[in-house]
Amino acid sequence: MSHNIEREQPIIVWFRDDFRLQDNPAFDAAVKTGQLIIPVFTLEPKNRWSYGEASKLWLGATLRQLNSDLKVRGSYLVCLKGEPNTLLQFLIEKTNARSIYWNRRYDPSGVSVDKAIFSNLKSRCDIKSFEGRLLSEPTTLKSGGGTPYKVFTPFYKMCLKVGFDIAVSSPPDRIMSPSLLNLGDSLESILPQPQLQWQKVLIKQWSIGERAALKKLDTFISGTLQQYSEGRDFPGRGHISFLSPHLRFGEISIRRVWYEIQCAVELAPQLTACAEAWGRQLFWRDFAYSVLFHFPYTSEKPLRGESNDYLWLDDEGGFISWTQGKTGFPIIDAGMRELWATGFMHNRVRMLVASFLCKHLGVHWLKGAEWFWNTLVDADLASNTFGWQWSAGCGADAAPYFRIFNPVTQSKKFDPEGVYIKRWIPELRHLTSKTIHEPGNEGYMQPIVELSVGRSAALARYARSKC
DNA sequence: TGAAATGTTGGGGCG
DNA sequence: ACGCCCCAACATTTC
Repeated sequence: MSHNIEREQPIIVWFRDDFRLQDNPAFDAAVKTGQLIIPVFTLEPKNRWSYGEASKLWLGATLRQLNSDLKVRGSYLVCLKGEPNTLLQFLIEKTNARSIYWNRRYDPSGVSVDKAIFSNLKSRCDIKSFEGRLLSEPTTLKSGGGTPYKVFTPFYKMCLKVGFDIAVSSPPDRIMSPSLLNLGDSLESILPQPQLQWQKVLIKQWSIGERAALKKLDTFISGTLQQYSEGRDFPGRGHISFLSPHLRFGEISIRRVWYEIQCAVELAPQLTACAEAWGRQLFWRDFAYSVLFHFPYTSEKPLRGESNDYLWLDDEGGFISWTQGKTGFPIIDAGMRELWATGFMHNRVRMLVASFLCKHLGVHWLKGAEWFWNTLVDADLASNTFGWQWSAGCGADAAPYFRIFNPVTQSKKFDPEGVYIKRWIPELRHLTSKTIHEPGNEGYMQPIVELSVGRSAALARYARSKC
């Protein structure tokens, strides 16, 4: 029967940071054809921004979950290590596949790999790419002048004006795949289970995978969302979604997130303000992707070229203290310890520690970006690059002045009772909310820099770089 | 999605 | 009762 012959030409669905079976355009499209499906993951060779250490832990866990979600539906995940170009070619030959479906990616290395594969294999098979990662589409969205956006608000407004499809799909009960292929490597061999103590401690704090992500979204929207506008800037309160790692690995679709917000607001109009505030944050992620896609050099160099000659210091000792959460500034140290212990840091505190490293210590933003890259479970090249350049003052939507956060002032403002500080710095738990924000408390390490000295030195370097 | 300097105001202490 | 000073609490300006 011709039907069988068609089914013997399966579709490869290549999963790349979209590790979900629901609201996954490439996977949905493949299912819809009725053909056999070969779900594939490739661990690509190390490059400048391949998965960081903490991300790798999450990656292993989410792939195990995806594989088990596939297995209960009669399928399985083929895991391969190496050059995807070679691996996909090998798979095509072995399986007689005639199609490859994937969701687009937008980072410089991913884009160039995908381009090469497309031109290499397009004559031999049908390659289809889908939009599954963002709310907006960087390849088409341009400002009025036809140039990519560099300022958030007009970008945001245009996104809302253009709009986007919200297709909500649920995964099929059965996924038809070729009988077990015995191709590739075992997941355990390419991404082993956590061995080291810090890995175990870190990963134990998270529920990983698509089901956990959907549940977390539900819990947030039906509970914490109503406190978001008020509470989002207070790291001690936890009035945030904690969805970032799930979004980074595509365990949940951003469009599903958007859809659920709209539903919630329809049912409970009093949530409108909070929903808008949170939705706006989601578009910062889109904006970061747009900037990285249109200015791929920004993962290494400032978006704004005039900052190239800024004089960074080589304060290795200061950098080490910063990474260890031993700067002597409670709010900074609390943030860095949260990061080390959990692979996460509240966004307000990310801004503070980044400003402190780049401004008060004068350390290059790339050093900070690399540290975050290896320690954050939500490390995402677009957001990480964007955030660090924003903090360093050389990125998109930078302030018209040289912004230097005062860690003590900010601490008093956003952690008034010292709840966050006490959570991560047990040594300071006996202090009152009056004194806890200050450096130099008895029994705590001396500050590694005098704020006013670091500040004026940063301003002086800034002034010199401008003339 | 600042901070610090500067300006303004208003209440309380006090002669 | 009044003016004067001090200073905290805001508000505005500048970088």
